[in-house]
Amino acid sequence: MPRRSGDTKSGPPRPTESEVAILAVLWDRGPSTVRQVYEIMSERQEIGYTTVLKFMQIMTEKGLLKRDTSIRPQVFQPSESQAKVQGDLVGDLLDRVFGGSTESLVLRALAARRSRPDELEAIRRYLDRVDEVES
Amino acid sequence: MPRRSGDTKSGPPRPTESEVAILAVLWDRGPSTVRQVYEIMSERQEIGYTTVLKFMQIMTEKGLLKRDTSIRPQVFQPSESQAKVQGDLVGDLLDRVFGGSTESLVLRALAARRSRPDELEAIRRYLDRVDEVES
DNA sequence: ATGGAGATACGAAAACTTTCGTAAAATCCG
DNA sequence: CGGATTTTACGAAAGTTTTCGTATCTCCAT
Repeated sequence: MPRRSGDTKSGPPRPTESEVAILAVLWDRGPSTVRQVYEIMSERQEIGYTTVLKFMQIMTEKGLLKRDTSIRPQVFQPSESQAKVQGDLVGDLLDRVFGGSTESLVLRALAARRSRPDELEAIRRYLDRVDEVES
Repeated sequence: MPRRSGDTKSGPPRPTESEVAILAVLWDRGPSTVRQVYEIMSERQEIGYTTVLKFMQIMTEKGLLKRDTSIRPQVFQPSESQAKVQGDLVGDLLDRVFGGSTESLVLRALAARRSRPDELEAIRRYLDRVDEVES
């Protein structure tokens, strides 16, 4: 029985690394054709058009993307929200790499890059909101 | 040209998912023999002893682990610190999934799991320290 | 209508990861 | 010592992901 690690819950499977790269483009651009995704991706990495196409076809089969086949170059879009996918992936990292400790993950993230003061401020405000809700 | 994604900088490559699982055991237990790692891992998942052994051999080749061959069951340990590996992995996720925005990663992480008040407090204190350093 | 350009489907090779069987080497113990 | 047990090395199969060639289909410009 083949089994992925984060594969208990229902819904589409966790996207692979390449699949995430495609989702990132769609999150950025909104619904797009294969060619549009290809144009963006080929700026950053050498990749063939049919490779991108194949990925998007596989992702559609897996339920990661939806497509509108009624129009001519077909238009693809993510079937789950960016927030959902980001949450799944960060939750996965949390469990596998940080032993479930949100604190250590957040501290590492803050240490990994220098954040702007306004970002830090936004995080503070979020912490305050969490406190209110929990109290 | 075969190429991993996070493969610009030097040092050992980014560990695969199974390799991370082994690192997690070593982080938890400290330097260990194959059998010790196997005992822990087989509690959580069905896996063969030689499978664990093979992983640890591959990881040693890749530079992810060091081993002491002078003693009899050989003892393995991570060659890089937990903090380093965690930082690399969270930085990788940050770039690939959050467009480099630490803020959105942190907010998603906080939303993904309910944290205890003392964890939130620790994060606040960290934010304060960052502010001091930057001012 | 038709020929060519772009779009789509399909299959399979290549690359990478995971798994373990088998056998050789080392160690232990009676 | 000598057999049993554990450890280590090795190779390869199985599973998964990535890559692209080739063939077919669709559309539109002439």
